[in-house]
Amino acid sequence: MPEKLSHWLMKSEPDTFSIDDLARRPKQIEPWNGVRNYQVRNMFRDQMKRGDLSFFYHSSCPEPGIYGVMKIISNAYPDPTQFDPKSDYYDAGSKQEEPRWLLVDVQFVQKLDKPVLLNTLREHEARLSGLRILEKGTRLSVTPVQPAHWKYICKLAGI
DNA sequence: GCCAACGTTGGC
DNA sequence: GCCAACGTTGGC
Repeated sequence: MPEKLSHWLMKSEPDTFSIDDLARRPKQIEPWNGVRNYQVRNMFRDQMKRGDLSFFYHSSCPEPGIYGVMKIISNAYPDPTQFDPKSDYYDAGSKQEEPRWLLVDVQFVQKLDKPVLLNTLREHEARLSGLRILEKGTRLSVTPVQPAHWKYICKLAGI
């Protein structure tokens, strides 16, 4: 029996990496590197699986919100940037034999014709109660999305 | 193991 | 640029 898919929301600052950047990548694939948070690392490791779907959320920008959909196309594996002294994400404390940080590969699925902005999500709080992004102080760059919330947001997005 | 100080995130 | 909220660090 096929394992059930999970749904996610992954944030990125569009100045750093946007949904359009993902769409322009070769094969529209990108390693989601640079995550340096243990909770997210554990979600990558324990919960996220190849085949899962994720919203692409733009944060720290004039109109924060969901701008697209992508697919998780790998299970978690060590993030090579942690071993690269030239990388912003270099972690001198991480050992090759015992990598501290993981990543997954993602692939572009679609860009939304009209983004579902954070404002809009808030307007639908009643139907989206429990959505992590709406909870005060949630700074995790990756959060799970319940199937019912996923469906509802897709409806808001017109997909 | 506690907790103060510091750094980061991210909306506004 | 402000600042609330949270995570991490490090002295004890």
